Amino acid sequence: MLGEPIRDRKAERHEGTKAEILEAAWEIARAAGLAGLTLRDVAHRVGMRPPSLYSYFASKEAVYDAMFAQGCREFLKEQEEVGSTGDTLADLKVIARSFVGFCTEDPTRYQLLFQRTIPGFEPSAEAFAISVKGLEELRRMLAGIGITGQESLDLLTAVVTGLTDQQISNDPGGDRWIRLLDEAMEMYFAHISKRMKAGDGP
Amino acid sequence: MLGEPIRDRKAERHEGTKAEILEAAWEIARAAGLAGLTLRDVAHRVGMRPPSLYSYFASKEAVYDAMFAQGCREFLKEQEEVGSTGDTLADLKVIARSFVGFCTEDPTRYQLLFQRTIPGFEPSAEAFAISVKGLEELRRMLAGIGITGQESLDLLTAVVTGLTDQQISNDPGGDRWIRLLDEAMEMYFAHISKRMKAGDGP
DNA sequence: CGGTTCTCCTAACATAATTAGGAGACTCGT
DNA sequence: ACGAGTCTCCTAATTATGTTAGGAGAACCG
Repeated sequence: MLGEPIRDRKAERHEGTKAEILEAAWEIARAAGLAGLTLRDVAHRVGMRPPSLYSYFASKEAVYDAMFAQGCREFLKEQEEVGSTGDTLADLKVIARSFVGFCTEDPTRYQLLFQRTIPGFEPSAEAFAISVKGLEELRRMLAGIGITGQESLDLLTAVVTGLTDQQISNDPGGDRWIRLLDEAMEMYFAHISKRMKAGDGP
Repeated sequence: MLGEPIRDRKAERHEGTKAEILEAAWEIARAAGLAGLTLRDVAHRVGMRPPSLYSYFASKEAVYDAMFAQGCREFLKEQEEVGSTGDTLADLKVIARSFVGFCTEDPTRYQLLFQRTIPGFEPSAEAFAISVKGLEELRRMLAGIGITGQESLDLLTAVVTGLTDQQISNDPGGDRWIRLLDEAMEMYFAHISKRMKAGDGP
């Protein structure tokens, strides 16, 4: 007589516990390294025994996959918050700084999203789609400031991820490489400007 | 009455078996991924049971360490084979191409030497020393063609490893990024040339 | 030939992922 | 309030892997 319930309390609780497990997994991965994550530790942190986690995630890989998807969503959100001034070089610096900032603020997340180092982990099609969406947004933004063409984009990708990678690998928490970011963007901008001019020539 | 034997056949055989195990480990790592290496598989390939490997290596980490040291020696050798013409830009391209070639010809070795992705692996002091020697040689070569200064070297490192990383991660076996190497070196060279000129000014 | 060393083995243990199956708590319609 | 169904979490057991302990047999050496 009361009709359909508005909320599914059971499902809500289930999702809540899932989120709790995911958060615990992040904490442990940040402390023990992405590959050092164990279900035993995750279970202990949320007050369960390891097999109980299987009610929430089908496997350890599914936990990685959920972390991957969550990281991708955060990346997408970060991209959407970057504005644009119309000055190509200035915008380029802002975009690059946003990317590097996102990566260095959580190296574990960076490792999961952009380095493929977990033994057999391949993101599920669903999670991968979110990832592609984030990169597409980035590409769109760069196109918006005049940076198009596969080669130009590839070169930019290499420079920015190169700086990021060196920073995280060899000076975590420091700024030895990221302080070169503006300079690197000036170098890159000068280069593609020259190339576009040459392309316009006879 | 016969004096000291010239050769220690036992030690030679022991070293030979060690080398054989190491080679088997490389093959398995290349096929199953660096993290997918198991002593079980290594033992099986050399016709032993897993515990027998412990007569040759103290642990799985020791196997990784020996692989690391071997890779570093190969790197050092590669560095020593690079010549110099006196033309800074041309030499820069040769050095960079040599480095990227070394990395892409064996991505597993690259992962072990330049990306730190094995759970708890830290190279031993002895292996690390070989690694430092190789990087020192590289630095010396770059100094020889006029590239000095921490920031210039760091920027170059970022650009070259960035291209290498993208190549290996996103287009293994292809040339999507490494074909941009000469262009990237021109970009970098133009940049540091300009900077040095500016530094000379008022 | 006898003792030493070397090589490899089996047995056993710890940790970790995973599966099977069950006990108790919660939910919902009646 | 009660009973069926579901949900949550548990214990027990299996498998894979790294590792240690200890021993049997072959190789070597005087």
